Amino acid sequence: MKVTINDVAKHAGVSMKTVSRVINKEPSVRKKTYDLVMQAVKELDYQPNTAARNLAGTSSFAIGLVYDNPNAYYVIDMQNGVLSRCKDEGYELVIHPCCAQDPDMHKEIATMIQRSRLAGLVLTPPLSEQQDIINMLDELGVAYVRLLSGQNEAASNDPGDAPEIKNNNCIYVDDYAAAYEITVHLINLGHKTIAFACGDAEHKSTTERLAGYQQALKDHDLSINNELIYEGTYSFESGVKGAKALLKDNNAAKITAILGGNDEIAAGALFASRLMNIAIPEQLSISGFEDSPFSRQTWPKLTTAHQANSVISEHAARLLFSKTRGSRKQDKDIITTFTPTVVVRESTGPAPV
Amino acid sequence: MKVTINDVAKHAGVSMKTVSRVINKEPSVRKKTYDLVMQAVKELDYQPNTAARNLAGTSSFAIGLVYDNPNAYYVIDMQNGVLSRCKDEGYELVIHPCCAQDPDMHKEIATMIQRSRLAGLVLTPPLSEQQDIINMLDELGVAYVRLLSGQNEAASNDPGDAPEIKNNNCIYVDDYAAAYEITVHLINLGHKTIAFACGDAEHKSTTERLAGYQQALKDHDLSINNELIYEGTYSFESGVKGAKALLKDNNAAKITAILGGNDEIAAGALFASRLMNIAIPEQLSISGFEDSPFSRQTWPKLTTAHQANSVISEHAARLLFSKTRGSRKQDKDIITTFTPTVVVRESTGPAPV
DNA sequence: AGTTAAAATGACAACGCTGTCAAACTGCAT
DNA sequence: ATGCAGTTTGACAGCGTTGTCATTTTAACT
Repeated sequence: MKVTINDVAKHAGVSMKTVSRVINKEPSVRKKTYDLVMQAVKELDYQPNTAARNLAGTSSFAIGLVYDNPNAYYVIDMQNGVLSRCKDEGYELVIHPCCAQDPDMHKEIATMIQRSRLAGLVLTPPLSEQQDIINMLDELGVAYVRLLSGQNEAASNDPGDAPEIKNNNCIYVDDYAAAYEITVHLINLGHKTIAFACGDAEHKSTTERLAGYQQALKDHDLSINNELIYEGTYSFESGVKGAKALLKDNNAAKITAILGGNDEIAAGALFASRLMNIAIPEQLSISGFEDSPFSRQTWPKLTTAHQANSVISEHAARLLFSKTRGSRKQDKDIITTFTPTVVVRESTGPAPV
Repeated sequence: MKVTINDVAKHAGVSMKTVSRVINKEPSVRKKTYDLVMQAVKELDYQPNTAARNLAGTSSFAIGLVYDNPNAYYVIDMQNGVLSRCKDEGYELVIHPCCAQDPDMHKEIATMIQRSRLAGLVLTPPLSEQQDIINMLDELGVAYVRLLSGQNEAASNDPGDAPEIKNNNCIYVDDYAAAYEITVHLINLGHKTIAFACGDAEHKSTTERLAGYQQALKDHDLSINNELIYEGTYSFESGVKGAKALLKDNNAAKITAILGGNDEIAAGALFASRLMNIAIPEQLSISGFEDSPFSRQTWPKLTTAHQANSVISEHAARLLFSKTRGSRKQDKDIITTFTPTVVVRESTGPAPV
């Protein structure tokens, strides 16, 4: 029933080590030997034992995905992207939802890494922004990839320095550019008083999106009014509250569009508008951010910035694998900066006259 | 840096095996020795090596969660429930999204089990209903728990037989009862022509929910009309289509309420009604099923049947752990049948006169 | 105190693989 | 042929636990 590497070795008439080499795609195995072993593997239906490989090897065949995000769609996309890569590489994925607030977070993660001897880690925001975690990871010498909001700064400065040394373990999502774009979309529709309902202040994505929004206004000679900025969290409830607060003295401010920090906020704003009998998009345009599935399930469907999370996370995993084991893969086809694109649906329209 | 069981043994002045016993909470360790070892563990900050435990032991310290479900909320809840249990038990979770359609599904799962030497498996619908997978699992002798739609049939028949032998590895969600209840809710509101938009026909939950709905009608002397039943899938789009189809000849049928197979279908129906300018709930009541977060984010908020997925999956894991290793835990506090409860929100109201 | 069963502990060999390093090949220039 | 560097292969010792079984200690009796 249970086939070991030894059985395969005997069957193929080679040593265990050679079988091991084939399994691990190590170089310096003659083609003929390779085929011989592969056939034996197939004939015996050999399944390498993960535990034994993990124990004998220098690191295990597992990577971790750490997140603290209430958005189920986001998390699932992240998981699936990483998972698809893991499947290809024959790795396992250890998922680790956690609470960024927890002061002992880095310890908890360290424990997980040591217990499972993880080969690497994918960090999603906001964990990817926490210095204590990064420090711990560096100390431990574990490979990791960070998903970050922003642009790759390494690209521009110090071109003399070996560029592959700096920030070579980050994947960027250019929220700034995306927010800029979506704001321009609104401006082009004739909107002049555009509000912004922020997500959690601690998240870098919030400041990036806000900055993009503000720059767009500036570039189009529209004034930046702090009263048009609502500071909230990335939640539906916050969207409801924010919209209510922003639209309270509507007559004074004449807000004709609200840019939500994410889709949930936008959905909340949509909900609030309905309570206040405001027609969308005739009287008010609302846009989201992220393009989670439910942005297509609201009424009207949300204009938003599409972010291919599963693709992004797949590239994160790809980047991570390029750093583990011997893997001398070229990083060539790894995209490290993603810019969400505007998806126009029904929640935005021409500014009312 | 790296502390092994041997270090702990020396530090505590006992043998490795004794430390191992303490770690694994095996009985027959004197309290005094136990404390001694635990202190050494703490002082040295010892982390048992998962790979070594997996290799040396008869099964690994990992269980699997297998699912094929497009609903991110559902999956996340399932993961979190199982995960919380895993944390307590010191197990790892291997998640395995897959495609139920795939004819080689059971082989793929078998491979996963053997590679990781999983201690057990939690199966969610519809995988939990597939006989080929169950057979494979039985053959392999792996512990598993199935999440099923329906009621525990073992409870009633053959009370003479040892009851713990039959169906002792299933957790039931009584969709029938829940659908009955929610239909009664509608009937009590005065609705007489209630439609039902089904989910995927292959899922047991669909037939259970449909049966509950029909029984409720019967018990209240309302006729069962097949034209009021739309056969679709568990998706938003299907909800849209279903509602359109059902309401097409509205005058003839006089449908005043639609029961959605799940929240997504209900949200779709909501969307369609808006397209057709039908006021909810004044002209038409719509109810969902499952109480996923977005049932609170629609307009109006959905009346639905609340299903505590994370609690359910936690109990599934609990049940699974009661079957693994030596664990002589009592099953006493494990609930094996859950009945979703009706949550009345704004999408249902009195039938129009 | 003396006997005996039961409980607690320890010695040691697996578990199935990979890292290390030495041995055996290969091809190519002498 | 002969030597030499480079490539391919193999022998063997771990990796850090747990299972088995033997041994020691404890408790519970005469």
